[in-house]
Amino acid sequence: MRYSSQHKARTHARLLKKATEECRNQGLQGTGIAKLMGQMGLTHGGFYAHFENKSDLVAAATAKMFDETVDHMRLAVERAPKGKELAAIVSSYLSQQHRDHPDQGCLLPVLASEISRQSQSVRRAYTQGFNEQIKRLAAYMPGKDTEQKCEKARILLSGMAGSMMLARAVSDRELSDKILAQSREFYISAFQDSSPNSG
Amino acid sequence: MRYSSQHKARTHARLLKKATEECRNQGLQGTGIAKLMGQMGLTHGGFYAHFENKSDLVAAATAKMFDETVDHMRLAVERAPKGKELAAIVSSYLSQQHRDHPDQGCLLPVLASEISRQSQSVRRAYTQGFNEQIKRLAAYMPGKDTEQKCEKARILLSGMAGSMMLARAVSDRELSDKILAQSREFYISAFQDSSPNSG
DNA sequence: TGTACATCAGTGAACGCGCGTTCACTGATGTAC
DNA sequence: TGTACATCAGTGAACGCGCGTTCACTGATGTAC
Repeated sequence: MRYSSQHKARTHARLLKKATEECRNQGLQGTGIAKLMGQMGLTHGGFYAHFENKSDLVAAATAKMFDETVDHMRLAVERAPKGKELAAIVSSYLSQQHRDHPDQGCLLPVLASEISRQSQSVRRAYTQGFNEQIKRLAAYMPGKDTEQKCEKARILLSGMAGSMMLARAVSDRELSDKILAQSREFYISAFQDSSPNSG
Repeated sequence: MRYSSQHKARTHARLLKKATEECRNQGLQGTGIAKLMGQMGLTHGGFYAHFENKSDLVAAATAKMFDETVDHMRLAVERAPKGKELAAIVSSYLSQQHRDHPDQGCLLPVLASEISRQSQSVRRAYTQGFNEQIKRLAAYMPGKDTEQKCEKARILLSGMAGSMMLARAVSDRELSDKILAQSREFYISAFQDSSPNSG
Protein backbone atom coordinates (compact mmCIF):
# COMPACT_ATOMS: atom_id res chain seq x y z
CA MET A 1 0.00 0.00 0.00
CA ARG A 2 1.02 3.60 -0.37
CA TYR A 3 1.61 5.63 2.77
CA SER A 4 1.62 9.36 3.54
CA SER A 5 4.67 11.34 2.53
CA GLN A 6 6.18 11.42 6.03
CA HIS A 7 5.42 7.79 6.73
CA LYS A 8 8.74 6.37 5.54
CA ALA A 9 10.83 8.93 7.40
CA ARG A 10 8.92 8.20 10.60
CA THR A 11 9.38 4.45 10.26
CA HIS A 12 13.07 4.96 9.48
CA ALA A 13 13.49 7.03 12.65
CA ARG A 14 11.57 4.50 14.76
CA LEU A 15 13.69 1.69 13.37
CA LEU A 16 16.93 3.53 14.09
CA LYS A 17 15.79 4.30 17.63
CA LYS A 18 14.86 0.66 18.30
CA ALA A 19 18.22 -0.38 16.85
CA THR A 20 20.16 1.85 19.24
CA GLU A 21 18.29 0.32 22.18
CA GLU A 22 18.73 -3.22 20.92
CA CYS A 23 22.44 -2.76 20.15
CA ARG A 24 23.08 -1.55 23.68
CA ASN A 25 21.02 -4.36 25.22
CA GLN A 26 22.18 -7.25 23.05
CA GLY A 27 25.41 -6.08 21.43
CA LEU A 28 25.90 -5.59 17.71
CA GLN A 29 26.10 -9.28 16.89
CA GLY A 30 23.12 -9.99 19.12
CA THR A 31 20.93 -7.46 17.33
CA GLY A 32 18.84 -9.29 14.74
CA ILE A 33 16.93 -7.70 11.88
CA ALA A 34 13.89 -9.96 12.08
CA LYS A 35 13.55 -9.39 15.84
CA LEU A 36 13.97 -5.65 15.42
CA MET A 37 11.30 -5.43 12.73
CA GLY A 38 9.07 -7.76 14.71
CA GLN A 39 9.23 -5.44 17.71
CA MET A 40 7.94 -2.68 15.43
CA GLY A 41 5.08 -4.82 14.20
CA LEU A 42 6.67 -5.26 10.76
CA THR A 43 8.25 -8.18 8.91
CA HIS A 44 11.94 -8.57 8.18
CA GLY A 45 11.75 -8.05 4.40
CA GLY A 46 10.73 -4.41 4.80
CA PHE A 47 14.01 -3.61 6.51
CA TYR A 48 15.82 -3.16 3.20
CA ALA A 49 13.59 -0.26 2.21
CA HIS A 50 15.27 1.67 5.03
CA PHE A 51 18.89 0.47 5.19
CA GLU A 52 21.22 -1.09 2.66
CA ASN A 53 22.17 -3.89 5.04
CA LYS A 54 22.78 -4.60 8.72
CA SER A 55 26.18 -2.90 8.72
CA ASP A 56 24.58 0.27 7.36
CA LEU A 57 22.08 0.23 10.23
CA VAL A 58 24.76 -0.46 12.84
CA ALA A 59 26.90 2.43 11.58
CA ALA A 60 23.92 4.81 11.77
CA ALA A 61 22.95 3.48 15.20
CA THR A 62 26.53 3.90 16.47
CA ALA A 63 26.59 7.55 15.42
CA LYS A 64 23.20 8.14 17.05
CA MET A 65 24.26 6.46 20.30
CA PHE A 66 27.25 8.77 20.66
CA ASP A 67 25.04 11.75 19.89
CA GLU A 68 22.69 10.71 22.67
CA THR A 69 25.55 10.36 25.14
CA VAL A 70 26.75 13.85 24.26
CA ASP A 71 23.21 15.11 24.79
CA HIS A 72 23.03 13.46 28.21
CA MET A 73 26.33 15.11 29.10
CA ARG A 74 25.04 18.50 27.99
CA LEU A 75 21.87 18.03 30.03
CA ALA A 76 23.85 17.10 33.14
CA VAL A 77 25.98 20.22 32.68
CA GLU A 78 22.97 22.50 32.21
CA ARG A 79 21.41 21.29 35.45
CA ALA A 80 24.66 21.67 37.41
CA PRO A 81 25.59 24.73 39.49
CA LYS A 82 28.48 26.77 38.08
CA GLY A 83 31.84 25.18 38.77
CA LYS A 84 30.30 21.78 39.43
CA GLU A 85 29.88 20.77 35.79
CA LEU A 86 32.49 18.01 35.81
CA ALA A 87 31.16 16.51 39.04
CA ALA A 88 27.70 16.51 37.50
CA ILE A 89 28.93 14.69 34.40
CA VAL A 90 30.70 12.04 36.46
CA SER A 91 27.73 11.59 38.81
CA SER A 92 25.34 11.27 35.93
CA TYR A 93 27.57 8.81 34.06
CA LEU A 94 28.26 6.64 37.10
CA SER A 95 24.65 6.66 38.30
CA GLN A 96 22.42 3.70 39.09
CA GLN A 97 20.05 5.06 36.46
CA HIS A 98 22.76 4.71 33.81
CA ARG A 99 23.76 1.24 35.04
CA ASP A 100 20.19 -0.03 34.99
CA HIS A 101 19.36 1.40 31.56
CA PRO A 102 22.15 0.48 29.16
CA ASP A 103 19.66 0.79 26.31
CA GLN A 104 19.62 4.55 26.83
CA GLY A 105 23.22 5.01 27.88
CA CYS A 106 26.76 5.29 26.64
CA LEU A 107 27.96 2.84 24.01
CA LEU A 108 31.48 2.40 25.41
CA PRO A 109 30.71 0.05 28.32
CA VAL A 110 28.59 -2.08 25.97
CA LEU A 111 31.00 -2.91 23.19
CA ALA A 112 34.51 -4.07 23.89
CA SER A 113 36.31 -6.34 21.45
CA GLU A 114 33.16 -6.44 19.34
CA ILE A 115 33.96 -3.16 17.63
CA SER A 116 37.17 -4.52 16.11
CA ARG A 117 35.18 -7.15 14.21
CA GLN A 118 32.91 -4.60 12.53
CA SER A 119 33.01 -3.15 9.02
CA GLN A 120 35.07 -0.08 8.14
CA SER A 121 31.97 2.14 8.14
CA VAL A 122 30.98 1.07 11.64
CA ARG A 123 34.51 1.57 12.97
CA ARG A 124 34.61 5.00 11.35
CA ALA A 125 31.34 5.99 13.01
CA TYR A 126 32.68 4.69 16.33
CA THR A 127 35.98 6.59 16.13
CA GLN A 128 34.26 9.79 15.03
CA GLY A 129 31.65 9.56 17.79
CA PHE A 130 34.25 8.81 20.40
CA ASN A 131 36.41 11.78 19.37
CA GLU A 132 33.36 14.04 19.41
CA GLN A 133 32.49 12.89 22.93
CA ILE A 134 36.07 13.50 24.09
CA LYS A 135 36.04 16.99 22.59
CA ARG A 136 32.83 17.86 24.44
CA LEU A 137 34.05 16.38 27.70
CA ALA A 138 37.40 18.17 27.39
CA ALA A 139 35.68 21.53 27.79
CA TYR A 140 35.09 20.71 31.46
CA MET A 141 38.48 19.20 32.20
CA PRO A 142 41.36 21.01 33.90
CA GLY A 143 44.50 21.54 31.81
CA LYS A 144 46.48 24.30 30.20
CA ASP A 145 45.56 23.61 26.57
CA THR A 146 43.12 21.63 24.48
CA GLU A 147 45.46 18.68 24.06
CA GLN A 148 45.99 18.36 27.80
CA LYS A 149 42.26 18.60 28.43
CA CYS A 150 41.62 15.94 25.81
CA GLU A 151 44.19 13.62 27.40
CA LYS A 152 42.44 13.89 30.71
CA ALA A 153 39.05 13.50 29.09
CA ARG A 154 40.22 10.22 27.52
CA ILE A 155 41.47 8.90 30.83
CA LEU A 156 38.29 9.90 32.60
CA LEU A 157 35.93 8.53 29.98
CA SER A 158 37.74 5.23 29.59
CA GLY A 159 37.91 4.87 33.37
CA MET A 160 34.21 5.56 33.79
CA ALA A 161 33.39 3.16 30.95
CA GLY A 162 35.41 0.45 32.70
CA SER A 163 33.70 1.06 36.02
CA MET A 164 30.27 0.98 34.41
CA MET A 165 31.15 -2.22 32.57
CA LEU A 166 32.06 -3.88 35.87
CA ALA A 167 29.14 -2.44 37.80
CA ARG A 168 26.90 -4.08 35.21
CA ALA A 169 28.83 -7.35 35.13
CA VAL A 170 28.85 -8.23 38.82
CA SER A 171 25.71 -9.99 39.96
CA ASP A 172 25.93 -8.69 43.54
CA ARG A 173 23.84 -5.52 43.61
CA GLU A 174 25.44 -4.17 46.75
CA LEU A 175 28.93 -4.58 45.30
CA SER A 176 27.75 -2.92 42.11
CA ASP A 177 26.44 0.08 44.02
CA LYS A 178 29.74 0.33 45.86
CA ILE A 179 31.73 0.28 42.64
CA LEU A 180 29.65 3.16 41.31
CA ALA A 181 29.83 5.25 44.48
CA GLN A 182 33.55 4.74 44.99
CA SER A 183 34.38 5.41 41.35
CA ARG A 184 32.31 8.59 41.41
CA GLU A 185 34.19 9.84 44.42
CA PHE A 186 37.56 8.84 42.97
CA TYR A 187 37.12 10.42 39.54
CA ILE A 188 35.55 13.62 40.84
CA SER A 189 38.42 14.22 43.22
CA ALA A 190 41.06 13.06 40.72
CA PHE A 191 39.95 15.51 38.04
CA GLN A 192 38.92 18.43 40.19
CA ASP A 193 40.19 21.62 38.65
CA SER A 194 43.29 22.47 40.65
CA SER A 195 45.02 24.36 37.84
CA PRO A 196 45.88 28.05 38.37
CA ASN A 197 43.80 29.29 35.41
CA SER A 198 40.49 28.09 36.81
CA GLY A 199 39.41 31.40 38.33
CA MET B 1 40.84 -45.89 17.98
CA ARG B 2 42.18 -46.18 21.49
CA TYR B 3 44.76 -43.67 22.67
CA SER B 4 47.37 -43.66 25.42
CA SER B 5 46.20 -43.06 28.94
CA GLN B 6 47.30 -39.39 29.02
CA HIS B 7 46.01 -38.66 25.55
CA LYS B 8 42.56 -37.45 26.60
CA ALA B 9 43.89 -35.18 29.33
CA ARG B 10 46.36 -33.62 26.89
CA THR B 11 43.69 -33.02 24.26
CA HIS B 12 41.41 -31.56 26.93
CA ALA B 13 44.13 -29.15 28.02
CA ARG B 14 44.95 -28.15 24.44
CA LEU B 15 41.27 -27.55 23.75
CA LEU B 16 40.85 -25.42 26.84
CA LYS B 17 43.94 -23.39 25.95
CA LYS B 18 42.75 -22.79 22.39
CA ALA B 19 39.34 -21.81 23.79
CA THR B 20 40.83 -19.15 26.06
CA GLU B 21 42.66 -17.65 23.10
CA GLU B 22 39.64 -17.81 20.84
CA CYS B 23 37.30 -16.33 23.47
CA ARG B 24 39.60 -13.35 23.92
CA ASN B 25 40.02 -12.86 20.19
CA GLN B 26 36.45 -13.43 19.05
CA GLY B 27 34.33 -13.01 22.17
CA LEU B 28 32.24 -15.76 23.72
CA GLN B 29 29.50 -15.68 21.10
CA GLY B 30 32.10 -15.52 18.34
CA THR B 31 33.85 -18.66 19.56
CA GLY B 32 32.55 -21.63 17.57
CA ILE B 33 33.02 -25.26 18.48
CA ALA B 34 33.60 -26.52 14.94
CA LYS B 35 36.22 -23.81 14.27
CA LEU B 36 37.95 -24.54 17.57
CA MET B 37 38.13 -28.27 16.91
CA GLY B 38 39.20 -27.62 13.32
CA GLN B 39 42.13 -25.53 14.55
CA MET B 40 43.23 -28.55 16.55
CA GLY B 41 42.95 -30.85 13.55
CA LEU B 42 39.85 -32.56 14.93
CA THR B 43 36.19 -32.62 13.96
CA HIS B 44 33.37 -30.99 15.89
CA GLY B 45 31.69 -34.18 17.14
CA GLY B 46 34.63 -35.06 19.34
CA PHE B 47 34.13 -31.92 21.38
CA TYR B 48 31.50 -33.57 23.54
CA ALA B 49 33.96 -36.15 24.85
CA HIS B 50 35.67 -33.23 26.64
CA PHE B 51 32.94 -30.81 27.66
CA GLU B 52 29.24 -31.18 28.34
CA ASN B 53 28.37 -28.29 26.09
CA LYS B 54 29.64 -24.89 24.96
CA SER B 55 28.63 -23.19 28.20
CA ASP B 56 30.67 -25.73 30.17
CA LEU B 57 33.72 -24.92 28.04
CA VAL B 58 33.19 -21.17 28.36
CA ALA B 59 32.91 -21.41 32.14
CA ALA B 60 36.17 -23.40 32.33
CA ALA B 61 37.88 -21.01 29.91
CA THR B 62 36.72 -18.00 31.94
CA ALA B 63 38.23 -19.41 35.12
CA LYS B 64 41.47 -20.19 33.30
CA MET B 65 41.70 -16.72 31.79
CA PHE B 66 41.46 -15.09 35.20
CA ASP B 67 44.10 -17.49 36.51
CA GLU B 68 46.42 -16.48 33.71
CA THR B 69 45.92 -12.80 34.45
CA VAL B 70 46.76 -13.38 38.09
CA ASP B 71 49.88 -15.26 36.98
CA HIS B 72 50.90 -12.34 34.77
CA MET B 73 50.45 -10.01 37.70
CA ARG B 74 52.56 -12.20 39.94
CA LEU B 75 55.29 -12.36 37.30
CA ALA B 76 55.31 -8.56 36.92
CA VAL B 77 55.62 -8.22 40.70
CA GLU B 78 58.48 -10.73 40.95
CA ARG B 79 60.47 -8.84 38.35
CA ALA B 80 59.86 -5.47 39.98
CA PRO B 81 62.24 -3.79 42.41
CA LYS B 82 60.98 -3.58 45.99
CA GLY B 83 58.45 -0.79 46.47
CA LYS B 84 57.73 -0.58 42.74
CA GLU B 85 55.35 -3.54 42.56
CA LEU B 86 52.21 -1.58 41.83
CA ALA B 87 53.91 0.48 39.13
CA ALA B 88 55.11 -2.76 37.56
CA ILE B 89 51.59 -4.21 37.54
CA VAL B 90 50.16 -1.08 35.93
CA SER B 91 52.95 -0.86 33.36
CA SER B 92 52.57 -4.49 32.45
CA TYR B 93 48.78 -4.26 32.19
CA LEU B 94 48.80 -1.09 30.13
CA SER B 95 51.61 -2.22 27.83
CA GLN B 96 51.63 -2.39 24.04
CA GLN B 97 52.36 -6.10 24.44
CA HIS B 98 49.07 -6.57 26.30
CA ARG B 99 47.16 -4.42 23.82
CA ASP B 100 48.49 -6.32 20.81
CA HIS B 101 47.90 -9.78 22.30
CA PRO B 102 44.39 -9.88 23.72
CA ASP B 103 44.43 -13.66 23.25
CA GLN B 104 46.95 -13.93 26.08
CA GLY B 105 45.69 -11.06 28.22
CA CYS B 106 43.07 -10.03 30.72
CA LEU B 107 39.46 -11.01 30.08
CA LEU B 108 37.90 -7.79 31.35
CA PRO B 109 38.60 -5.50 28.36
CA VAL B 110 37.30 -8.25 26.05
CA LEU B 111 33.84 -8.91 27.40
CA ALA B 112 31.49 -6.11 28.25
CA SER B 113 27.74 -6.61 28.06
CA GLU B 114 28.36 -10.10 26.71
CA ILE B 115 28.86 -11.55 30.18
CA SER B 116 25.32 -10.64 31.26
CA ARG B 117 23.90 -12.87 28.52
CA GLN B 118 25.78 -15.96 29.69
CA SER B 119 24.62 -18.93 31.74
CA GLN B 120 24.70 -18.97 35.53
CA SER B 121 27.84 -21.16 35.58
CA VAL B 122 29.75 -18.75 33.33
CA ARG B 123 28.70 -15.73 35.38
CA ARG B 124 29.72 -17.55 38.55
CA ALA B 125 33.17 -18.30 37.10
CA TYR B 126 33.46 -14.68 36.03
CA THR B 127 32.52 -13.23 39.42
CA GLN B 128 34.78 -15.64 41.27
CA GLY B 129 37.73 -14.96 38.97
CA PHE B 130 37.22 -11.23 39.20
CA ASN B 131 37.10 -11.30 43.01
CA GLU B 132 40.25 -13.43 43.09
CA GLN B 133 42.03 -10.94 40.84
CA ILE B 134 40.92 -8.04 43.05
CA LYS B 135 42.15 -9.84 46.17
CA ARG B 136 45.59 -10.38 44.64
CA LEU B 137 45.82 -6.83 43.34
CA ALA B 138 44.70 -5.43 46.70
CA ALA B 139 47.92 -6.70 48.32
CA TYR B 140 49.82 -3.97 46.48
CA MET B 141 47.35 -1.15 46.97
CA PRO B 142 47.63 1.55 49.61
CA GLY B 143 44.92 1.67 52.27
CA LYS B 144 44.47 1.09 55.95
CA ASP B 145 42.59 -2.23 55.77
CA THR B 146 41.69 -4.98 53.36
CA GLU B 147 38.37 -3.46 52.41
CA GLN B 148 39.96 -0.12 51.55
CA LYS B 149 42.67 -1.85 49.52
CA CYS B 150 40.01 -3.84 47.67
CA GLU B 151 38.05 -0.70 46.89
CA LYS B 152 41.10 0.86 45.32
CA ALA B 153 41.94 -2.33 43.50
CA ARG B 154 38.47 -2.33 41.94
CA ILE B 155 38.80 1.25 40.79
CA LEU B 156 42.27 0.63 39.37
CA LEU B 157 41.40 -2.59 37.61
CA SER B 158 38.18 -1.28 36.08
CA GLY B 159 39.98 1.88 34.98
CA MET B 160 42.82 -0.06 33.37
CA ALA B 161 40.31 -2.38 31.69
CA GLY B 162 38.50 0.64 30.24
CA SER B 163 41.73 2.18 28.97
CA MET B 164 42.81 -1.09 27.38
CA MET B 165 39.40 -1.50 25.78
CA LEU B 166 39.72 1.92 24.18
CA ALA B 167 43.38 1.52 23.21
CA ARG B 168 42.29 -1.56 21.30
CA ALA B 169 39.21 0.03 19.80
CA VAL B 170 40.71 3.15 18.21
CA SER B 171 42.20 2.52 14.79
CA ASP B 172 44.81 5.29 15.10
CA ARG B 173 47.93 3.58 16.45
CA GLU B 174 49.53 6.79 17.66
CA LEU B 175 46.42 7.72 19.62
CA SER B 176 46.30 4.21 21.05
CA ASP B 177 49.91 4.48 22.24
CA LYS B 178 49.12 7.82 23.84
CA ILE B 179 46.11 6.41 25.67
CA LEU B 180 48.29 3.67 27.12
CA ALA B 181 51.16 5.93 28.13
CA GLN B 182 48.96 8.58 29.68
CA SER B 183 46.82 6.07 31.53
CA ARG B 184 49.94 4.38 32.90
CA GLU B 185 51.22 7.66 34.22
CA PHE B 186 47.85 8.63 35.65
CA TYR B 187 47.12 5.37 37.48
CA ILE B 188 50.63 4.96 38.84
CA SER B 189 50.62 8.42 40.35
CA ALA B 190 46.98 8.16 41.48
CA PHE B 191 47.58 4.98 43.46
CA GLN B 192 51.07 5.58 44.69
CA ASP B 193 51.35 4.54 48.29
CA SER B 194 51.11 7.77 50.23
CA SER B 195 49.64 6.23 53.35
CA PRO B 196 51.61 6.51 56.64
CA ASN B 197 51.86 2.74 57.14
CA SER B 198 53.89 2.14 54.02
CA GLY B 199 57.28 2.17 55.68
C1' DT C 1 -15.35 15.32 -10.33
C1' DG C 2 -14.20 10.74 -12.19
C1' DT C 3 -11.11 7.27 -14.10
C1' DA C 4 -6.77 4.95 -15.12
C1' DC C 5 -2.42 4.25 -13.86
C1' DA C 6 2.05 4.62 -11.16
C1' DT C 7 4.20 4.33 -6.85
C1' DC C 8 6.59 1.94 -3.25
C1' DA C 9 6.54 0.54 1.96
C1' DG C 10 5.76 -3.55 3.52
C1' DT C 11 4.77 -8.96 2.99
C1' DG C 12 6.32 -13.57 3.42
C1' DA C 13 8.34 -17.60 1.11
C1' DA C 14 12.78 -18.96 -0.06
C1' DC C 15 17.98 -18.91 -0.31
C1' DG C 16 22.55 -20.41 1.65
C1' DC C 17 25.03 -20.44 5.71
C1' DG C 18 26.90 -21.42 10.29
C1' DC C 19 25.60 -22.57 14.70
C1' DG C 20 25.22 -26.17 18.86
C1' DT C 21 24.08 -30.70 19.51
C1' DT C 22 23.14 -35.81 18.65
C1' DC C 23 24.37 -40.33 17.40
C1' DA C 24 25.61 -44.63 15.01
C1' DC C 25 29.87 -45.83 13.85
C1' DT C 26 35.26 -46.70 13.60
C1' DG C 27 39.39 -48.91 14.80
C1' DA C 28 43.91 -48.90 17.37
C1' DT C 29 45.12 -50.35 21.58
C1' DG C 30 44.46 -51.89 26.51
C1' DT C 31 42.97 -55.85 29.19
C1' DA C 32 41.39 -60.65 30.39
C1' DC C 33 42.10 -65.19 29.70
C1' DT D 1 53.10 -65.70 24.11
C1' DG D 2 48.66 -65.69 21.60
C1' DT D 3 43.76 -64.77 21.05
C1' DA D 4 39.26 -62.64 21.92
C1' DC D 5 37.02 -58.91 23.47
C1' DA D 6 36.14 -54.23 25.58
C1' DT D 7 37.09 -49.53 25.46
C1' DC D 8 36.32 -44.88 24.04
C1' DA D 9 38.44 -40.55 21.59
C1' DG D 10 37.35 -39.10 17.54
C1' DT D 11 34.43 -39.20 12.85
C1' DG D 12 31.05 -37.20 9.99
C1' DA D 13 26.20 -37.17 8.48
C1' DA D 14 22.16 -35.27 10.19
C1' DC D 15 18.97 -32.42 13.20
C1' DG D 16 16.55 -27.93 14.04
C1' DC D 17 17.32 -23.27 14.41
C1' DG D 18 18.22 -18.39 13.54
C1' DC D 19 20.77 -15.48 10.81
C1' DG D 20 21.19 -11.80 6.70
C1' DT D 21 19.53 -11.22 2.33
C1' DT D 22 16.61 -11.59 -2.03
C1' DC D 23 12.54 -11.14 -4.61
C1' DA D 24 7.94 -11.56 -6.76
C1' DC D 25 4.08 -9.77 -5.06
C1' DT D 26 0.29 -6.62 -2.68
C1' DG D 27 -2.75 -2.88 -2.45
C1' DA D 28 -3.94 1.83 -0.56
C1' DT D 29 -3.14 6.10 -2.08
C1' DG D 30 -0.89 9.88 -4.91
C1' DT D 31 -0.88 11.75 -9.55
C1' DA D 32 -2.11 12.59 -14.48
C1' DC D 33 -5.58 13.25 -17.53
